[in-house]
Amino acid sequence: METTIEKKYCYQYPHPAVTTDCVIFGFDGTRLQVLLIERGIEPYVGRWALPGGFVRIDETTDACARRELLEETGIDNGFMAQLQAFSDVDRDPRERVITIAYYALVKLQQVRGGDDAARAHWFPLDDVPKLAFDHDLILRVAFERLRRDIHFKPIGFELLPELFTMRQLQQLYEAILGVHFDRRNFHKKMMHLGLLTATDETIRQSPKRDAMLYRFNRDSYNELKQNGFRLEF
Amino acid sequence: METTIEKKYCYQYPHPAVTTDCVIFGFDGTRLQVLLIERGIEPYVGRWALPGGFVRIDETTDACARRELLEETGIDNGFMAQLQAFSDVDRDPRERVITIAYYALVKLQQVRGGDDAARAHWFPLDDVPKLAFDHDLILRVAFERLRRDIHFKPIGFELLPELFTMRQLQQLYEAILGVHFDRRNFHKKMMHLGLLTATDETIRQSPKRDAMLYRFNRDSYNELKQNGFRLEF
DNA sequence: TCAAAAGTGTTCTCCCTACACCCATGG
DNA sequence: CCATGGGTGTAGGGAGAACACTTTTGA
Repeated sequence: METTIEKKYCYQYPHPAVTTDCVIFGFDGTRLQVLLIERGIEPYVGRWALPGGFVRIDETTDACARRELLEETGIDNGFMAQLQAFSDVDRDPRERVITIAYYALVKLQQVRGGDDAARAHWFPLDDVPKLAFDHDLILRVAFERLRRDIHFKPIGFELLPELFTMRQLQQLYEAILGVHFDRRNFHKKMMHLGLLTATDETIRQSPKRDAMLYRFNRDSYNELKQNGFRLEF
Repeated sequence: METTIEKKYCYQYPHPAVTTDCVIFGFDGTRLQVLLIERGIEPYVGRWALPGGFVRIDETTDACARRELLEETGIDNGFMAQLQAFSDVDRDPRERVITIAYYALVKLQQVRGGDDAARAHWFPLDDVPKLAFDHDLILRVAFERLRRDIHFKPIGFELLPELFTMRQLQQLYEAILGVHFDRRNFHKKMMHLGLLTATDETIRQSPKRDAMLYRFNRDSYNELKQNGFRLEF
């Protein structure tokens, strides 16, 4: 039983295995974080890796990636987009495995521990250990993609709570783009886009003056999407 | 022999088949064109489809797509980029097939008839028949991707001959972006980027005045890539 | 009363846009 | 000599970047 594995799915030509791997980003208010899983089985046992798994024969890769996001974070309908396929012949020592990589953006406040929460851990993006397989490469591609996408879609809001301050938003953009903005110009530009609605609520982040709370306005976003807006930085 | 197909590649779990499909764009001076193949076998026999085929067990999807580009056009090292995976469960009636789609840009002058040139045909992008499988969707995604990429990379030059006129370049951009530019502003913007080198050669396109020929300057492109340039339109 | 965070306004510059003029050529 | 295509220059407007002042609050 242990040594004989039944191989009952047969094909005329060799077929690769197909997995999805998911780069899950969060934002703690200062730094971008990524969710990693400590591997419990060979290969790369004990090493950190992206959450992922084999695509079932009757599910799309999108569904597979969403299933993994749900398992690891308890989040059901968050932002998720396909990155690309990674297909190096030797990327998995067990057999030929092609992976379809995704990236997801989650609000850390909504995240609940998943099935194997003990093995899951958030790492700051600039302090990630060496990963299993080719997951270093996948993570790098995901981050570059996020940096590009943020110019076209207001996906930054997927990483913030419902209500947020202008400073939080700015720190998020600075963390993603790796630059520093003038506080006043950033405020002007954001408000000029018309994507934000100021609420009458405030919050005390520092022991100093209270900060206004803003809300993302999905309606005006849908308008903007028609015209195809671009965010210059 | 005919009815019994030997299925000798067996796995513990079901594996999908993996293919690549390639959207090959060309430019005839006026309109964008795409290369399609008339299918010779079921399913969708007689219908037009994107060039594509099964990924061999020992080649990457990139290599597979390049192999197909070479087979169909005789072009060895042209521009090619991965689009994304398409994985709908029923997208192929034979078995579960996941395809990794690519898009390529070729200079029509360099294209030679491929292995099955009789079945290959260039179609103007705005006059493409209904395609086999989900290839309509793949084609649409490829075109949207091309339209986006052209803002960041000077990939337009991959579609033009070595020497080209400013008018040709403008018509290419107009065809891709579906807009009209002012002739003089387009000229200024392009020259301002520093990507073009004016040669001392001219060409007579119309029976009127000769037009200067330009060349794409790869050196200054490499410089620009560092700073991350953006092409506004 | 002072330091630090937060809200808001002004100026300057550059780039994009709209538009006009001149040159060359063939019918 | 005129119609057409091609090369280049100029004025105006709008958006981003640089930058300063005021308000609030706790120590």
